[in-house]
Amino acid sequence: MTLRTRFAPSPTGFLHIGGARTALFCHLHTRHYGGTTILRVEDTDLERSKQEAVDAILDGMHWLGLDPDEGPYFQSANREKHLDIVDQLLIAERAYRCYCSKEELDQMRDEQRSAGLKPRYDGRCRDRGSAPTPDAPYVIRFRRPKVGEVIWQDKIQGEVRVRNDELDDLILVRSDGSPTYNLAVVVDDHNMGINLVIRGEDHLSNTPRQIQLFEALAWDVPEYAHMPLLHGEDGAKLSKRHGAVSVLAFKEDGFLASAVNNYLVRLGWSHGDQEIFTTKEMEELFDICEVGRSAAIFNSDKLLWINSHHIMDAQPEDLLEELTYQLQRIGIEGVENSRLLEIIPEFQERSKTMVEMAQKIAFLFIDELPPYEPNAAKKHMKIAAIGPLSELTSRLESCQDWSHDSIEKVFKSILDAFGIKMGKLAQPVRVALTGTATSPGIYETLCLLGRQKTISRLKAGVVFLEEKAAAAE
RNA sequence: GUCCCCAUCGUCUAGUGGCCUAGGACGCUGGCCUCUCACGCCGGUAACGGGGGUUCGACUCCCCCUGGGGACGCCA
Repeated sequence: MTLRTRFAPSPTGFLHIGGARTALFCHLHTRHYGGTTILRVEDTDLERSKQEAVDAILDGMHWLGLDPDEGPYFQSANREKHLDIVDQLLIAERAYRCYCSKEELDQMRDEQRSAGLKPRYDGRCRDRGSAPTPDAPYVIRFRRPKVGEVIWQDKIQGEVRVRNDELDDLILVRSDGSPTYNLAVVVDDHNMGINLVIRGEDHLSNTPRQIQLFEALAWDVPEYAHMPLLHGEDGAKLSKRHGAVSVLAFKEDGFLASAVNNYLVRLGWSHGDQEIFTTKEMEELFDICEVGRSAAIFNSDKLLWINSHHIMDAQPEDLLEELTYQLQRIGIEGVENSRLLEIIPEFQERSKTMVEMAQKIAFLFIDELPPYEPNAAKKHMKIAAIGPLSELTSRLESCQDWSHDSIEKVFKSILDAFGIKMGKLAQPVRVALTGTATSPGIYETLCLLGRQKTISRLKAGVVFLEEKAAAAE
């Protein structure tokens, strides 16, 4: 039997990191077993469903490389099918009309709570024959079995048992005639041939109810895997209040999709001591059955470290898109890919994020002189560097071949001529060229910057030093 | 409150009764490398929540406590 899994978000907001993890685990497990992933938007609550949210979820999944094989399907489109099933249940007396008002139910729950009981519907309309008044509003409830228990072998949680008397008669159809989530899920999972449901542990308590429904309809029950939740830094379930930001915010912040996936997959799952996984490796190795049962706390330091590794390990071509995106965000546009491809390798192991990379390479593209960082200038732009710097400038000007080796020879000749150490030369040069005290190797930096900009910035550096010397007198 | 789940370094985890004086990773930290930064390498820091059992022997099995989390909607 071919594996069919679904990711079923409700369109009430963007795809956050916890939802992304669920989608990822679905995707990975399904890929491992060669199955089919289905995206189904759970929009039975039309009031809270938003098209923008659907788009945001789709965008988030696409960025992470989690596009579904089928869908998106919209649960609201299946309304008639859901309601047909309820008719069947009504006829079979597995469902009944309940005329209780919300106030009545609230009061009932309050009483139960104060009596130390679990609040739940007490079934008072179960055997009510007729409507209190002909036009009384009603909901339709499922007539659950009262005895026995629901047992299933959860792929993560192991055997789970729930006594039927712990449950209550859930609502299938609202008083406005619309199907509820639990009904829609069961009908859709069945109709779509879903045979494995992977979802968050927060759905654990829905599962026995849904299994009861499957059984009442004499349908095959899918398998289940309830993932432990991802918690925020405060240890509580991720929510908008607990820093559950859109996954696309990670793109903004310069994270690579593969790194985000890699980070997420290690929360609850491991493969020996391996920390860094390519997407392909994850798809080959991951198995939902190996996921642990305890919740994990989101830790941005680890994500940053993983991101830096994915940047280092990437082919430069694979960084083009994200780098161009980040450059454009800081106002640098129109840089040729071929030029970027020369630059990227020098910055891969120096950038933890693509934002950082864009910032670090920005000095190469500005036409004006780079502003000197005060600390860098103070520490390295010493008056004593005037001689070496100006001599270097003129020797570079007459240097025929702007290559790493030729540039190195020129530098070495200056070192010999002045009897100074590399640090005394390279650092002032670095500040003059980049405005900062850090950059790739100095020869590489000159190569990337090019002859023209190098010479003019060095000259400006000499002027800067001369002015400084003049002011000191 | 009721029901359910979880419990190894601050964090992510390995560990499936003896290989554990508990391994790896992030973080923090000492050092090496070095033209800077980074990478890399070497070292350090730090954990089996508590109490009972079971056993020749428990991080590993059972029970209780404690702690954390989740669920209890005409939301999904």
